[in-house]
Order: sequence, then structure tokens, then C-alpha cells
Amino acid sequence: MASGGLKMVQKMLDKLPASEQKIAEYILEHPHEVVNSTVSQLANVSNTSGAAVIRLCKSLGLKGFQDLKIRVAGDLVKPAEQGYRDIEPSESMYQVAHKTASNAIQSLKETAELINYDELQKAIEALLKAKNVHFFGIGASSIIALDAQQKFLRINKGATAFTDVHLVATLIANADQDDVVFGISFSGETPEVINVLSLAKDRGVQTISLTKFDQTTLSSIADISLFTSYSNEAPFRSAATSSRLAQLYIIDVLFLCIAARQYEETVKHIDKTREAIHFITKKK
Amino acid sequence: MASGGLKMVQKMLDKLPASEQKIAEYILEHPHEVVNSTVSQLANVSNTSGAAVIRLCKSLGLKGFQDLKIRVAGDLVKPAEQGYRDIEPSESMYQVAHKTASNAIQSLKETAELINYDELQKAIEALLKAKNVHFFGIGASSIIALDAQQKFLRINKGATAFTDVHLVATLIANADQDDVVFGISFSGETPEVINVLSLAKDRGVQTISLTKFDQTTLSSIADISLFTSYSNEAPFRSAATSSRLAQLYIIDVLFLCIAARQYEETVKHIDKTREAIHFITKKK
DNA sequence: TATTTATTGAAATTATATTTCAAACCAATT
DNA sequence: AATTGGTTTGAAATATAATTTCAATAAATA
Repeated sequence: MASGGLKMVQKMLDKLPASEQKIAEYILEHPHEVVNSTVSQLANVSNTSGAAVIRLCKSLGLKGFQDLKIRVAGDLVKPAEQGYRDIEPSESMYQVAHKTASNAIQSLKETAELINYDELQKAIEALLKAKNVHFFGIGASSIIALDAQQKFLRINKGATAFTDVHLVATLIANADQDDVVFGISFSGETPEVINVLSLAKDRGVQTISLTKFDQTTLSSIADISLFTSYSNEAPFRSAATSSRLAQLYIIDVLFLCIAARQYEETVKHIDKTREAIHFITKKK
Repeated sequence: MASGGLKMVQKMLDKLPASEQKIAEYILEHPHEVVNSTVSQLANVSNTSGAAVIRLCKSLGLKGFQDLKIRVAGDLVKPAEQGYRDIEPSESMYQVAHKTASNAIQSLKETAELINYDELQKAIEALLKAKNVHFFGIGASSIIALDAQQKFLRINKGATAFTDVHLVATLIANADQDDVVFGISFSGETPEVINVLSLAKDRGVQTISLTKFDQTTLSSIADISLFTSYSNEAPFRSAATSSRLAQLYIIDVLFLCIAARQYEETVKHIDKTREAIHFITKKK
């Protein structure tokens, strides 16, 4: 469970202010020491202050210093991971199939580890309360939005997934106070998605973002930010393979958490959906 | 490094005084909670006192409570669990996230194992030769079709993914001899998809199916059949979670095999695509 | 240059861990 | 049954650590 602390530190390293960076470097170099030290000890060895240590924890999206220690401790017992491998010219089908599977698995594992359960909790509460959820993504992310829409409609939650910015603007303009706008963009920098979330925020509509784990414009705008694992893009993966599975995975987790929270009701809705589809199909 | 905390607790269990034993039992039953709680929280939930908690730590030969937490955290980082498990009522977010991940991983592994490389080879040849590929799926599978379309368009392969049966019939009526109709249906029994593939076959257009691994109507109709792992449907998974990831995985494998076969060309097309998107985005 | 904005660590505050200690318990002995 | 000596216990006191606040400073922007 709790782990991935070192990965978080690594990822954020060059986006941090100087003092936090010094601490981050120390952590990466001496993870074993960190696990058994206190805030002020860490402040000392890295020539900074306790406040900076706490700030670093928060910058990483963690609850506090304890949380960081727990996660780093988790990293230290884990066997070395396989890592990502890109597809190369004239590779055998067998190799392609296996690399693809192991990249996907890697990505799922990392994404699961990176989940911030406080944010997830907030997202679930917001989604439960909302009358309508407007999913919005463009390009590859539009597919994630559609998938999410399908899922939520099945449990009788109003959901939209248009890709037309004008339409989405209309929806937001008329949105209820409890509704949610859910922006999806792997890079977190897609202008259309940023605009849509900005609009929503301006109108006081709640926003959730789903981006790669990073300081992205989108995640900084959103009230609640969810993340998938980040992996360096290599030419072929850029056509979005594992990253997309990770996004779908997060959607699944949201859906299933909500489903688990209202178990009986969900089962009922899903049964109704199934019957309805059966009815349509038989009719021909 | 730091781990084995749970083992220590287990070993000592019956040598401990009553109050410490209660705490030890709680730790063994709820290790996840323990990792994120304080001395007094643990004292409360186990109906003892803070002092007893500290005494337990010392009894185990540890330095203190922090040390215990770190070691338990280490124990919790275990390799992904095996097998499928359905979501149950009022499950914790953490459990949902991990069950979902391990189900997905399991499904991907199985699907990779099930690949028939002769059929895959045939599918790749057919797709390489085709001027246009018509992906067709309904409901959850329509999303897989859209994903496939996006991928193939990126490498300059004509691709459609309509859900309107009339439109698809039109496309097939006018299809080239080398074109491919690609039917997607997890159950393999969706009437619309069966009809579309039947039509294609009747018109002498090549057909590929993607279904669960089973004797399905769809796979028996298709010239080339591809499969994802089959797993008994439980109420919640029926909302298609892992099965859909497995379908996307197969699409990825197809795409990447084709990409690997025409490496230079693919890289060129993907670069062009990226530039085009960049251009559109900048324009505003 | 003036003005805002971000970064920083010392000190205050708050939370948490640990120790102390008197009371309660219990088993063995008279 | 009463006495004794050793355990065990948790409330309260204390010590330690984590977190927040805030004013000073540095960097960016106008």
C-alpha cells in the first residue's frame, strides 16, 4: 500500500523552491536515514528549517511528515520494478504483446500507489451530491469522458460527455450549485479543458481534474485533483496507451467507490439497465 | 529494510499482558489503519491506554511507536494479489482501489496469455492491407471502437467508429475488397454487431471479431477472431471494468504491432499528428 | 524604481509520544 | 482471611515532535 514517496519526490524535484529542493535531494540520497528521523533532524542535515520540511510534504500532496515517512518506508522494502520499455522496430508480436502488458500493469500499479485518499474522498462526496456531472475531455481524453458518462448513467447519475466547447459552456451556464465539472487531460495543459474548468470555477460550479501526476495548470485550477502515473513519453506510447488505461482505472475506482457506498441502490439500477437493454435487443 | 512489524506482533501475541494483547490484535486485524493513526487513536479503538501502546512497542523490542508504524508500513507493501474479487458493500476506498487494480492486472495477464499469435498475425496483415477499417461496437464496446479509430487515424489508416447501424451498413455496402470490418462485443452475442459482421461477410468484406474467450456467435462468424480473458461476471464488474481494459489492451497490441512493422513511417505520422494538434491549439 | 508575489526560517502553537506513579489486581504465603 | 510482593493498568504530567503563523527578505513584474 502506502508507497511511491520517493517517486513523488523525484517527480517534483525541479519544480520546488530552493529550500524544499535541498530537503528533497537529501531524501533521495538517504532514504533510510529519513525513515527514522524527525522533522528537525531532517531540517538540520539539509540546512533548512522545519517549516520547509512540512512545506515539502504539502507540496507533494501528502498529509504531513508522518505520511512521507510511511511512504518512503514502503518504497524501501519493495523489489525493483520492471519499468517502462518502448516498442522498437521490427519487434516480434510476442515481444510487443508482453511489453505492452507489462507497461500497462506498471502504470496501473503506480497509479494505484499515487492515489491521494483525501482527494478521492472529496471527489466521491462531490459526485454523490451532484445532480449532474459534466465530463469533458478532448482527443484521447474524450474517450475517457465517454466511458465515465456510460458508467454514471448506469447508476442513474446524470452525466454528459460532449466535446463541443459551446455546448459545454451552455451546460455550465445552467448548472446547479451542486453539479460537478470533471476535466480530463493527460498533459493537464489542453487549453480547451483549462477554459472549461475556469468557466466552471468562475460560475461557482465544483471542479475535478484528472491529469498526470505533476503540477499542471489544470490540476491547479481544479477544486479537487486526481492523478495518474506519469511516465516519460516515448514516440509510440505517445499515442497514449498505458496512460489511458490508468485514467480509466481512476474512473473505475470512483465509480466503484460510489457503487459501494450505495450498494443496494446500485445493484438495482444496474439490473434495471440490463433489463432495458435486453428489452430493446429482443424487440427486433 | 524496516519491516517485519506484523511478524513481531504475531510472535509475541500470547506472551503479552492483556492490555497489550488487545492492541496487538487490533494491529493484526487493521494494519492499514494503524499506519495512519496516533498513539491515542490506537489506544481508543483497542480500549486501552496510550501507555499500553508504548509498552507494547517496547515489549516488541522497538524504539517506540514511530518505529512500529514504519515497520508495519513496510509489511503492507506486498506484491499484487491474485484472482478476481468483487466489490462488496461499504468497502473502504483503499480496498476498492486495490481490488480494482489487481482485477485489472489479472485480466491483462490472462488476456496476454490467451493471445493466439497465428490469428494475431492474420489480423495484422489484414489491417495493414486495408484502406479503411470500420470498427463497430455498441454500449461499452462503442468506446473501444472509438479508441481504436483514434489510434488508427494517427497512423494515417482510414478508420470509422459509428454506432448507427444504418450508417455502418452504408459503409459496408461501399467498402473496398481489402477493407476490414472489426466487430467488438464482450459477450459476443450482441445482435447489432452480429448483424453487421454477417452483412460484411455476405458482401465479401473481411471481418475481425473481438470477444471474450469462448465459443460466441460473433467469433464463429468472423474470419479472424481475437479474444480477451473471460471471467465470471459479478454484479459490479458487469458494468464492464477489467474486461474493457483487456479489450483496449488488444487494440494496443494490434496498433503497436503495426507500428513496429512500419516503424519509420509510423513515427513520421505520429509527429505530423502532434504538429497538427499543436497548430490548432496555438491558433486561438 | 515601486509594487506585488513568493520564499524563507524563528518562534509560537498545537498535537503527539513517552514517562511517571498511584491504584487495582492477582497469586502465593501465612 | 489477611498479608505480602510482584504485575499490570491508565490518568495525568512531562517531554518531544509536528505544524502554523508571521515578519523579514528575496525575486519577479509593472
